[in-house]
This record gives sequence, structure tokens and C-alpha cells, in this order.
Amino acid sequence: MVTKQFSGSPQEADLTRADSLAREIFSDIANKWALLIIETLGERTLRFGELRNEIEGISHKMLTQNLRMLERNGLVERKVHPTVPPRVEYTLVESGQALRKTVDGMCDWTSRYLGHIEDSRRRFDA
Amino acid sequence: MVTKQFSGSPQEADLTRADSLAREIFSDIANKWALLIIETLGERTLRFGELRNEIEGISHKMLTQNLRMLERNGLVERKVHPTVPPRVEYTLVESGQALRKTVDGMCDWTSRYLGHIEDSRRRFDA
DNA sequence: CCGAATCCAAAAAGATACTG
DNA sequence: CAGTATCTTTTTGGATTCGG
Repeated sequence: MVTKQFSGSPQEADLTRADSLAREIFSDIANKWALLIIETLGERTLRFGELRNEIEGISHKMLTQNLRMLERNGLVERKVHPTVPPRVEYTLVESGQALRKTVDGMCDWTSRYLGHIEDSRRRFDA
Repeated sequence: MVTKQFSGSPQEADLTRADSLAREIFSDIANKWALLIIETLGERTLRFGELRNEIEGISHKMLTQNLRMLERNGLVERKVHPTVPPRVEYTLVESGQALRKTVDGMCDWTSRYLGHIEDSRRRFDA
């Protein structure tokens, strides 16, 4: 359960720890840029600059920051080619690919309900 | 496509608009609190205060803000009972339920890869 | 009980410059 | 080309108060 940070019963100290960890991870990945990176990297291995071009509007800083976070959590693998100029490639590994499937679902959802959302917004804003 | 805000070809002005709208919606919902609300509300209709209790750590302000946003986008229905004290119930409607399925996937992913992530973090932090 | 508005601290994010 | 660091600005979010 990700919604509850602490479980009810006193003995389940481990579950409590697992819960708060789960929440932490959820907070890490449940953000716009992280999900867009996962989605983009899902198609193929990309270099830093390519990734930057693929994801409209992301800044150098945000990209670096989120790539580090994804690497730390073991979703992305970073491979440095010691050439000059340097060439750094990012690959979505197995756990990342698994998550990607659910992100795909979110993207599909977005296009499917686009019209419905537009209508709802018009009504709400009136 | 949600990753690209603008399509390449000049004539597809409509697709461009749809893309930027999709991106806007994606930014709206791809955040921690919105997803946790969707997940929690997926189980049953809840009052404002109940929702606040269910979601560990959410503030009054964040809850209000995200509920308005979800209502505006037509994922959540808000029903006010004109009693005193007031009673306001929030229900996840069809489009919200559809999205919830993908959020479930994210939650499942989190628990499944918890161990893997913990290991990866340990290695990375070393 | 719910919600809107205000104020203020904290965090996020953009811009820029510098390194290997 | 990729990454880090710093600085500044903007945005976010929490606390509080007041109103229906």
C-alpha cells in the first residue's frame, strides 16, 4: 500500500519501513519529467543530448537530475564511452521497462480521454 | 505522443494543438498527490476529511488544489450535501477509474521492485 | 466541515559559467 | 559532449485565518 505511510499494527515494523520506502520511491517516479524520460528511453538507448532533444522543454539540469535518480533506483543504466568528445548512453533496463508499460498506459489514457477532458474543462471554467 | 510538444510537419496544426494539450494534461496528473488521490478514491467515494486521513502527509491545501484540478479534468465528481455541517463527497468517475488501473500498475511495480531498488540504491550510494 | 485567501518559508527550476 | 556548481528567480507548499 503506497497511500498509507504507516501500517496500523504495532508488530509490523518491517511493513512500516517497506511502506515508507514504497512511498519514497513513488514520490521519486511519480513526476512529469521522470515519466517522460522513461517513456522516451523505452524505445531505444539514447545519448544525453538526444534525450534532451526528444523531450520537449526539459532543461539540462532537470534531465541530469532525473537521470541520476533513475540510475540510483536501478531503472536506467549509464554507459560512458571514454572518447573525445565524451559519449554517454542511457538505457532503460528491465525494471524500467516494466514500469514503462504502465506509463504507456497513462499516455494511452491521455489520448483516449482528450476530448472528454476538453469538454469537462469547458464546463468547469464556465 | 506526449513526449513531443510539437509535431514536425507544418500542416498538422491540429495535431500540434492536441499534443500540447496532451502534454498539459500529462503534467497535471503525473504528480504524486494527484495519483495518490486517484488511487485512494478508486476504492470508494470519500469525504474531504476522510480523504485527508487516508492519504498520509497531504495538506489541506494540496488536497483542495488537486481535487479541483481532477474535477476540472473530469476525473472526479464533487457532490455537496447542503447540511450543517457541510458534507462534501468525492467520487472517481469512469475516466478516473480508467486511469486508476494504470496507477494500480505503478503501485504494483513499486512493491515488486522494492528489493531491487533498495539494492541498487546501496550500490549507487557507495 | 469544507473551502478560499493570505502570508511566508522552502524548494524547484532556469541561466550561466567553468571543467574534463 | 556531458557534467557540476553557483546564483537568481519562480513556484510550491505549509500555516493560519476567516467565511459559508
